[in-house]
Amino acid sequence: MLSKEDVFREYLESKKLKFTVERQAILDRAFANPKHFEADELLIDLRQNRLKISKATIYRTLSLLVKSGLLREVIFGERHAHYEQVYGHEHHDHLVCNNCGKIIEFVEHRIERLQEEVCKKK
Amino acid sequence: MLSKEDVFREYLESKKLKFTVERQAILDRAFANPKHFEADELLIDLRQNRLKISKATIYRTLSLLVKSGLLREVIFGERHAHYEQVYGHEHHDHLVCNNCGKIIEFVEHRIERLQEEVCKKK
DNA sequence: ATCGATGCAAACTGTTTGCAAGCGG
DNA sequence: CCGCTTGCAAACAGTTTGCATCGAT
Repeated sequence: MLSKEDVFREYLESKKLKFTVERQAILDRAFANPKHFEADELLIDLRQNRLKISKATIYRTLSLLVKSGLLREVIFGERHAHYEQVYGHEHHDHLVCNNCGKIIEFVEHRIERLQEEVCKKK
Repeated sequence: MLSKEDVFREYLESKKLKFTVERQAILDRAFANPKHFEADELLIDLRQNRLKISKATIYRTLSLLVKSGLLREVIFGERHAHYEQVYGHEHHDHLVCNNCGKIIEFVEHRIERLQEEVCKKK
């Protein structure tokens, strides 16, 4: 199976884009922690690892990671984006607490099956 | 059964707020069209009906309508809010086309049941 | 050497807020 | 009349973009 790096490299190559140290660092940190994250949190995480990458580059790279299929953008009733890993993770749903905003992930195969069914029908 | 106006009036009264002509107009137009809408679309709709209400008032009133339970805020992978009517509408899910962004609403009772089940369990 | 990539700051979009003036109960 | 409400413009947050410079192949 292809590693995350391989997938990203292939995507970049197919678009004639470059695999830079900044892109590598962002890929690494985006997958270093299993939960959801926002662009700002990733920036802080990078700083804590002594990597100074500008916000603009983070946004540009996250967008590439989404296009390559490695990350997904999810929005939880807030106005800014959260990202979550696709690579190595099953499709799932989220439960968002109306009081504290806490997010619980769950996989319910019966719901998955019905979702597929509705999608096909429409 | 209480009308939308009654529900809104009661909510406002309970919070010692006033039922102004602006709030009435926004309530009317928010329910004049059955599909989802954004704040800007509502502004245009109001202008077309010769009602000049500022954006600030629209946002402030939409927030009250959500708190009163008449509208729900939904976000479809975009960074800005869409609103949909709760009053007189069953709980449902949305299918968003990845290509054109078109939104299809559907009610699937088996999914509703499983959603309830998961919510209780967590 | 050529193009794409980066950092910076400015631009942008949707939304919120402070304030002075207006109006509903 | 008192206090909530309004409109305006400025403030905000998250994100995007233009541009000069840098760097990978």
